[in-house]
Amino acid sequence: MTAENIPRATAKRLPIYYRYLNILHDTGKQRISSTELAEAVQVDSATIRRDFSYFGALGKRGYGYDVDNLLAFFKTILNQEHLTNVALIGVGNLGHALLNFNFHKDGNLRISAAFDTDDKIVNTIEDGVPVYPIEELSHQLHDQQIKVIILTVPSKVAQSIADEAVSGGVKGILNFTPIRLQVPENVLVQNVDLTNELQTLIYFIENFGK
Amino acid sequence: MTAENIPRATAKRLPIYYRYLNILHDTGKQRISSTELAEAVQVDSATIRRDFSYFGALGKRGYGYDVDNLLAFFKTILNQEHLTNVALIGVGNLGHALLNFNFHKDGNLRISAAFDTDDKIVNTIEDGVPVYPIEELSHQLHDQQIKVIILTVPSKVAQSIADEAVSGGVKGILNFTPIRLQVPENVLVQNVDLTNELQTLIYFIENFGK
DNA sequence: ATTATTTGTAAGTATTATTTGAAATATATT
DNA sequence: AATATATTTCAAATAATACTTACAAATAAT
Repeated sequence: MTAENIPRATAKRLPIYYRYLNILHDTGKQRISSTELAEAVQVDSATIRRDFSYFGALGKRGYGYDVDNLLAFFKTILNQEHLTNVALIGVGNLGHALLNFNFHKDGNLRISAAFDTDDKIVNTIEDGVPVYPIEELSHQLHDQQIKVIILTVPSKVAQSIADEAVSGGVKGILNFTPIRLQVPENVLVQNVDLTNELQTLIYFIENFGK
Repeated sequence: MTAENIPRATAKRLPIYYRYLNILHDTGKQRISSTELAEAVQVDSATIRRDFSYFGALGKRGYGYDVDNLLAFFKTILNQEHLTNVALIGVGNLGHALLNFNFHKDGNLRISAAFDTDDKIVNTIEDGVPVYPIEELSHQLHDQQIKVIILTVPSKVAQSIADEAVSGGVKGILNFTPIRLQVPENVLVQNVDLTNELQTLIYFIENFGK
């Protein structure tokens, strides 16, 4: 059912919808129209209807969408009924910040293991997460069945650590390093390149701002 | 010259090219072909040539692109000859990590001011950056001519602080909160939504991974 | 002079977004 | 109750955007 053939662009919007539906649910709202939703999540209402309709007819004409129904549906689609464990590799400044980041709040995610080379933190608990020595990476990922990692290591070692993670069975990498990682084609990399984001922003402001 | 009509998708790739050109320059490489570049930045070589050609004929047939020429060109395009100051609002965990983040390394960017409500850090220097009380936000942004902010505040106050920043003359916001900010149409928001990225990654792994 | 390389761009394909209107439902009116 | 009007989804058609393929033209290397 969770179609193979929904557009990439749609898939990327699903978590946004999901989050806002949770908020609606919490405020006790029963129903929502695509127009209302559009304003909140800033996606055109027609795009929303198109997106939803890839999964069948979820709404009622003249009524809108039932919040709880929709929420339950997305919960399944986005695998939110069960907890997904991810690992964080590289407990530096950014790594620490992410350990504290409350992924669990509106996604059923949690960082269940961290890895680093620093003897001062290896084999301790940092922000509630056990830190393993990097040597155990591949082995631990395999044991703990972790399929997704957050990569916050120095650029120089990014590729070699990614390689090791992949050999440990990882299928997805949230990559905070500026390196464009080379991975097998069944592994997905999502780049979060902060310098890049800022430069793009500035470029658009300089060239398209009036 | 810096065309109005280049595709959005192209503009987003410019910083990626720029960064890699810097690396090439540092290693002393004189020339580069689109094919070689393609492998490094993981963008199809034809796409690269197409992207470059929006800015004129930057390469030489049978030769490739001169690294230094190209670098100088992109430096202008991306406004990297002069330093761009940005402000960071919300010096929590993530905020601190970003203050330490070396934007300056491969972008000519720096965080020159930070804002927070916490009396313990207000009017001190954190990680080399002065922290101002949030009350001075609009006024300081205006005085320091800061056009871009990084927003790392709690969700509840995100919109109101964004409003204030906009009234202080801000034109671009790198938004780390999950809130979809409402801003005037001449203001650009770039969302960095970490929960979102992770959920999307997991969605793709679950549904498209073999 | 010949061959190999490499750009630049046109044409074709694919993906994504927008517009439009019919069908279904809800709400208001008589 | 019955009818009319407004709302809203869903799907099809269209438009816009982005990517890929292919190759002629230019240059470099031999």
